[in-house]
Amino acid sequence: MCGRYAFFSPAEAVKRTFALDLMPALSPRYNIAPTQSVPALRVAAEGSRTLVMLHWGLVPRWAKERAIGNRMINARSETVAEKPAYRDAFCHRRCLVLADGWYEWQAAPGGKQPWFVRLRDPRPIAFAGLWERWKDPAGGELLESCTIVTTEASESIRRIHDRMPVVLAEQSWDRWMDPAFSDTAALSKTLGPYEAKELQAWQVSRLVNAPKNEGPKLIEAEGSGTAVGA
DNA sequence: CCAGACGTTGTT
DNA sequence: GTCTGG
DNA sequence: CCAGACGTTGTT
DNA sequence: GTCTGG
Repeated sequence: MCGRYAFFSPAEAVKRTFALDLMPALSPRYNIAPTQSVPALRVAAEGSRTLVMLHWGLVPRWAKERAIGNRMINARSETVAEKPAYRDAFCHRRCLVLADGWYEWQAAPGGKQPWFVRLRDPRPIAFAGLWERWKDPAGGELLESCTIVTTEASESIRRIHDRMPVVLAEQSWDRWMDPAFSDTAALSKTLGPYEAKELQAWQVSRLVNAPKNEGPKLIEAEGSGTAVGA
């Protein structure tokens, strides 16, 4: 699945990769956690790609309080078109959640062992996302939030975990953002990097477990001979 | 009809 | 154990 | 996802 | 808002 990730590529590289007109400089992040504000791409009314900051944890329109979003951090691709919490967003509000890689935790003696997963050929990536607009019925506050779509893990990642985020290949970005696209079955394997040759993973420090920790040391390889061509 | 959930993951 | 917050 | 709190009253 | 369960 995807409950924690990193996004640290420089603004220039992100701007170029995603063909953005404007790209604000963002602090490099190595420990992005649910409830935080995360960078995402949307297609504006006139068709241009826009970078926006969205609250991670989709708050449905009918929610009475924003905390509902705390458990809406992921949406299963297999059921996203039908689930009441996501159905409407799936039909009308797609987005790309920008990242460089993500963390998976594996049960291990002495506690959870974190791994970092990214492309073997390192570059910024896009997770398939949905977004929603919510107005707090108590204070009237407006909030735009998002969730990350997940799928079954590819064979080689399954040694760590059985789910992973939907990583979209460049040629799939516009396809996903088009509401006419509804082939959820295709989300698992055919829209992006999925095979072992495209992904790699390695063990990292348990420092990443605490959301308050930050910095490039969180993705440094730790342990001996633990890297897998995931 | 009204009340209550609306989600995913992992573990047992 | 379970929920909330980051 | 993991970490950390989980409660009330009264006083400062 | 909409669906499920009682």
